[in-house]
Amino acid sequence: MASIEEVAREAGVSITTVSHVFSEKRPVAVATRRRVLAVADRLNYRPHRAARGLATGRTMTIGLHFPFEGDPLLLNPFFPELLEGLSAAAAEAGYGFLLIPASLEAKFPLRQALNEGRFDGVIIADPTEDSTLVPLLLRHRVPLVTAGGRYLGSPQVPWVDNDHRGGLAQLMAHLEEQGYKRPALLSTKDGISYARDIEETFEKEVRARGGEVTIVRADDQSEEQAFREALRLLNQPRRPDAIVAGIDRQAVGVLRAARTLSLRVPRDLGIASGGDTVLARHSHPPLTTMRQRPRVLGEVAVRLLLTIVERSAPPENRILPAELVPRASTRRVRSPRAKARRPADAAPGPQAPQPGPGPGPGPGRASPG
Amino acid sequence: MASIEEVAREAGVSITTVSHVFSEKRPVAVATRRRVLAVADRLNYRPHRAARGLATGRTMTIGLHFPFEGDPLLLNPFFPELLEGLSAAAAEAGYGFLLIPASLEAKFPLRQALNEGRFDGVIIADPTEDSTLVPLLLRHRVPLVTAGGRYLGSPQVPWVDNDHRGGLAQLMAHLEEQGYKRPALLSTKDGISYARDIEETFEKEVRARGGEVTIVRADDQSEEQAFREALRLLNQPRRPDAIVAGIDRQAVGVLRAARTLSLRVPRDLGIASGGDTVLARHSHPPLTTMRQRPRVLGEVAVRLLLTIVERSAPPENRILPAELVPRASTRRVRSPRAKARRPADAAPGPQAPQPGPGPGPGPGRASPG
DNA sequence: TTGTACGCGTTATCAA
DNA sequence: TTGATAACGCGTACAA
Repeated sequence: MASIEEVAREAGVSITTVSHVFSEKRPVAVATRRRVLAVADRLNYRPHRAARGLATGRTMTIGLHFPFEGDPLLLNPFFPELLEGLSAAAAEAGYGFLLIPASLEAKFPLRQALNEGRFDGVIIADPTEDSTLVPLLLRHRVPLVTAGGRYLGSPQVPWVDNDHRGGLAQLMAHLEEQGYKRPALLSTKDGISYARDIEETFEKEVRARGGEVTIVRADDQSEEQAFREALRLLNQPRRPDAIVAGIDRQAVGVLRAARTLSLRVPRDLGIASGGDTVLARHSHPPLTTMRQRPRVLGEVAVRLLLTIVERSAPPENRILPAELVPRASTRRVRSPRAKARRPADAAPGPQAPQPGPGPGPGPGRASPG
Repeated sequence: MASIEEVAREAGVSITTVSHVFSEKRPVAVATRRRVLAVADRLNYRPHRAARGLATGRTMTIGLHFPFEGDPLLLNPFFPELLEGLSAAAAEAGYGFLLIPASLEAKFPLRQALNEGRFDGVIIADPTEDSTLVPLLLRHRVPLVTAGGRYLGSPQVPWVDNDHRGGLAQLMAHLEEQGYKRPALLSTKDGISYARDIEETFEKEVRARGGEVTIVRADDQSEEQAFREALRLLNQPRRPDAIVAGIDRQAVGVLRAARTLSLRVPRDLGIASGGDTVLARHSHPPLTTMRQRPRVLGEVAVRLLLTIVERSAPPENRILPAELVPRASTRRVRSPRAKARRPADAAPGPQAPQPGPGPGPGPGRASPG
């Protein structure tokens, strides 16, 4: 494994120049830069993590916090993919990870870790409004980015999130197109920004169509709670003809409620949800969802955090485009383009072609705050 | 944050001595050691990760590999807890981690990472027999420990695992006690050591009781496959009166098959499984399981890996005691000790008192290989 | 636009 | 049983 010194020698420059080629902290002549990069590439050079950390005072470690553990973690299955995105981007930049356990009061000596500066920055997934970690980190001036949600307690925490509002707007248009007249929203009581986003958007979209706004909030994201709330909704005199659930696990509960009441999906009841996980793809019928891209989310979050850490860049939020994946659970109008041979709606419909495995379209930008 | 030099000065010794107090690489007089530790504690000193890495040539980073992704990851929900254990133990020792993605062929430049020595060691969860990563790591002489399973392709890979054989033996005794006469085993075709363990133990235990050995293997760990296999089993002329599933998700499928055939659980059919996750606890009725302790598993795996990395210790395997958690799905003989007020079998029975949150009993040892 | 030289905090070698 | 000192690889203040 080559060191900066070998690269400098081979390229006929000083290590300072090599350093600056990589850090971009001062201008380097184009020719010199090219030469250095060529040599570095040939020698397979990459800056040594520990050496960099020692020189800069950084630990080259990012803290990771998922504010849920055990069961709830399973209820929100986009976690593993998010983690892969985070890890890939961190590795790319020469950083490693540590987990900050969900229960801060556990044996993990968080305050000590902070005082020791054991992480250069922290990424928090799906922050809740009552998070105790966020204020603590703010107080210690630890660089911080939330991913998959915004911290509602303070506008100054930079975030990366999916465009849930745009996604739900697409979904509502789709429902209208499919002839659904009285959609209801099944949200949750968790203090997360996602719930606020979809509730506000739902209300706006329904009002825009002159409809009546029906929103119920389950205690948690479980299938059980969703089942109960859905039963209640569907037993009303003027029952909804479509239910939008926040999380696809909830939609599974709604589906069960429909079966219990002998309602046919999608004919008597349309069902859609957010979070395009295995649950949505493998249910019967498969569920229309708003796709989230946890892997991309993770990558973008790490890059944002590192620009703040390494460049002291001003906090800037990122919003990723949403994508509707229509499936059988809401498709009751025959599309002329829907050809026969596709395996029973397991694949996304023609309105949302399956994208390749790549990171997809680049993130857009939103104004801070 | 104090450095080694301050500690040395305060304690009136050289930094060399302080270093050795912490690394334990050479003997230090008891009095000296005590003094150094006292000062270090007072100054809140901890060795600096990057500095250590620079001096030793280590990266202070552990690679983590879960050989499944997306859906299968959700099917095996002990993942998050394992991760927490791994992270906690790594943090304790001053290490961070990076994920090695499940699909090695993806953009992650693994070979390069190995050549650069980007990790000091790797932990692989649930290795399959056809793993391509394990041979690659062995070739590169990267220290390696498998957790939650053994690599069947080579005996020289050290492992940490639950005592599945002991656990299943307990379970079989429990089934006998509950009057089940014809248990069947629902295993999987995955090339994992767990499947081999339970199949061999099941066979042995059934034979010891003079029974007939019935084992079926599902293609994967899904509920669907388990449902199908269970239906087939239960439609046989001499159907089993108990089904032991490898994974509790499979047991959920078996439960559904029982409902489909109007078999009462536990009366007509006993159902038990391995992996005490939320699925087992929340099903109806709750499932008897062999509890695994992913968090402890993770901690032990990291410690084992680090002794190999830091001390070049000989590989030594660790086996964690198994624990049976009897629940309603197999309890058809009234236990005189089972008092009334407990909430419908949601808690473990009296034969397996709920242990505290601590790491539990220390790991036992097994001979290598 | 580029280079020199020092420091970051620790471990390892050698000496006492 | 302990200490002095030279690496480890990089970033950067200062100099040219």
